Amino acid sequence: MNTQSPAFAALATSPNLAEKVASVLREQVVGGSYGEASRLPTESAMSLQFGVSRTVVREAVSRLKSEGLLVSRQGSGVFVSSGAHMRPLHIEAEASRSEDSVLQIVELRRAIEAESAALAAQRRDRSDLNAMRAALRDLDSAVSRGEDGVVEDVRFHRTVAEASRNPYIISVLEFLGQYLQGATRITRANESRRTDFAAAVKNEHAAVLAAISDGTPAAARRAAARHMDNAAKRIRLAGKDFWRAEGDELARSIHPAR
Amino acid sequence: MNTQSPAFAALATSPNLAEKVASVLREQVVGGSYGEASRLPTESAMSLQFGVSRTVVREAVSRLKSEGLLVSRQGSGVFVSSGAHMRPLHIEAEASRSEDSVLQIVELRRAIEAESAALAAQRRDRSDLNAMRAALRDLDSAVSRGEDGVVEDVRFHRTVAEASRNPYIISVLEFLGQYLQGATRITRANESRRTDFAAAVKNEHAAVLAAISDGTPAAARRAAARHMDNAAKRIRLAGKDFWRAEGDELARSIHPAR
DNA sequence: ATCGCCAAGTTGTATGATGACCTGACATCT
DNA sequence: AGATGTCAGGTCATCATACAACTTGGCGAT
Repeated sequence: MNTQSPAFAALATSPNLAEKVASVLREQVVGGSYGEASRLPTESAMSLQFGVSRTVVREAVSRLKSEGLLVSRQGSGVFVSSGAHMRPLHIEAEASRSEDSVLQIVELRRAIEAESAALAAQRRDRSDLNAMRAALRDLDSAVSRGEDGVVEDVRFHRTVAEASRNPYIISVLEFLGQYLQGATRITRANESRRTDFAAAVKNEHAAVLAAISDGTPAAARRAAARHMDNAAKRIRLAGKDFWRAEGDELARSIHPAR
Repeated sequence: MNTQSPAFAALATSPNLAEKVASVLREQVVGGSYGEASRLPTESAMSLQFGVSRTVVREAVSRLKSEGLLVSRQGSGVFVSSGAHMRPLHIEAEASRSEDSVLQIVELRRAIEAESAALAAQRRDRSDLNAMRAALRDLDSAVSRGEDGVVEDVRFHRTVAEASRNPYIISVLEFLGQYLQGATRITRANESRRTDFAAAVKNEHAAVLAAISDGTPAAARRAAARHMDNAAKRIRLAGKDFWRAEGDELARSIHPAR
């Protein structure tokens, strides 16, 4: 089902030449066959060397360019990028499908959310606080309208991350959030039935905001960590009858009318 | 929702056509203009729509395929991948070139290292502790041999991460490590001249190991956080006369014999 | 009704051509 | 001699066309 691991697909039985060539080039580049910032053979040369058309070579090079491994300068040639050894972080989409994986991701997220909140308590300004308060207000009214409030919840956490003034924290939290959307939706849906859960979440959010507003990093860190701990508990509780039927659920949500 | 105007903006400014078309398609795909698992227009149709040749469209689609957003089936069409909304995390290589960026990454790493150490204190077994002790012992002897001990240093931190039993923490720390290699090399090189620094690092490592060995998560978290804080200070000190000449320095340190 | 097969449509690959741009060599000027 | 201008060749960027490989749906024979 999972056809999106480029490296694997190529080595085994890839249906297309471009990916094969891209793999070989990737190996050579990260393996250091060409040296940093050195020039690769011309497209025509590689076309001959690999026994494929220039079209295929160009597609392969194009992929490696978008991965940041290569840069091409018109009229000059194709060069190994200065940051060629930097590999992107990739977490399989399957991770969001199993409760264990989700809980492990929450564990990681807890660390970063806590730090983020602590930094936010030191660095926030008035507009940050306004944005956080607005997010929580919108979350409240969304809940009272009977919606799950996932969007507003995410927005609150994002405003906190932005107040940390650390772009890498923002990026990583956003990245991890991708894999928690399912879990967030589930727990928030659960909260619409369990009013005690909803109240707990509201209190936890308020505690985080209060600590950030007060400018007390240690309290903010504790509040955020507790929020994540409780989120993990809620996932465990909500998940009891979710992770089993998740396959069907997901299939229906993808192909609603078939 | 409004994928049109930002799409055009991207089309206007980017350097090459393939990347422009790729950004527009990316926006549309992640923005949900096509719906999950639905088919895109044919390459010829997009070629007309964008006013570029089919070659360019193919290069753009090829990039998005390698990013996992699209899958193409010969004879059938190009489809939105099932995990299309999962975007990889990518930090520009430039990040490892500026002191500010490195310090921000250290800030993020501090949060994760602290959590990692705390979890390790709860979950480590005998072989984990042996690996950590071996790494520190090797680090010692490397230092006494006059080497910088970067490899051993990294190995120690990796053994701690592995003892956390959380694969995502391991991955993310490894990922962030890529951007800190330069800084690590510099600070460790500095320590070969500043014996007080070397002693401090040794003490900090020992404190982390002791807390993990004792099974005291709170102490482990504090020790790891302090280690990272001090690492940031050492980077700032070592960096005073480094980040300026960094271009040459880095080039030499990567290719010592050229 | 089932099976086989074909035709249209689509992606994959190849090829040739043209434009834009860079690089190095050479000629020219100061 | 050194700086500057010019040119030719090489290289990537893009385009257009053609054909091969494959999928899909429908049509007809059984």
